[in-house]
Amino acid sequence: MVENLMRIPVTTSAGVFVAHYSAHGLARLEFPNGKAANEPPALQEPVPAQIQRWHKLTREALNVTLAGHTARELPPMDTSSGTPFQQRVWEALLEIQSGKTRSYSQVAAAIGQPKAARAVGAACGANPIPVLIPCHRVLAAHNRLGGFGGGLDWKRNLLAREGIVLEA
DNA sequence: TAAGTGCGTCGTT
DNA sequence: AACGACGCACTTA
Repeated sequence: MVENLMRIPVTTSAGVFVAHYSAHGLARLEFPNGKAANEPPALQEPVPAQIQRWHKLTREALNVTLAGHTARELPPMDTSSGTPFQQRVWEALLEIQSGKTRSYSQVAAAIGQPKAARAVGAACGANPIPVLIPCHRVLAAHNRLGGFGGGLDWKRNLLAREGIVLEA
């Protein structure tokens, strides 16, 4: 299913993300590169109308989420890169509302495998569409931060934007 | 509180 | 067989 991915920048209040689209939808979202400017997506190529529509949804959903609110509509997401288990986890993550959190073990229980907390953590780490698939809302037990592929600073930042404060 | 050890558990490589 | 964005039960400062 790995088709040509089209890369398009998304300007947000948190920097410029880069969205990757496959023929089935948003397939990947990269955090702002930090590196000086932004990635140089080939804007020369004409962007198919369908992808333009998806991208508009991505941009809006991303900005709304980053503002600490729940997006009304998400772009279609192509999660075919994941294993069946990972896809089940990502699906469960979509049910965590903005401003709420769950522990890795709670997510594990939610997919019917209460002992798979650690595997859930690995699946979160493999999440190709952070922010929109809110892996940042998954914490370790006792409201501890846990890990984050994009760096813990991002996790703290995203949680703060949703008004979530972690007790020391 | 904080930090460290050990072990059970489970999906992925 | 080895390795983790885990969790729990411990010790030890």
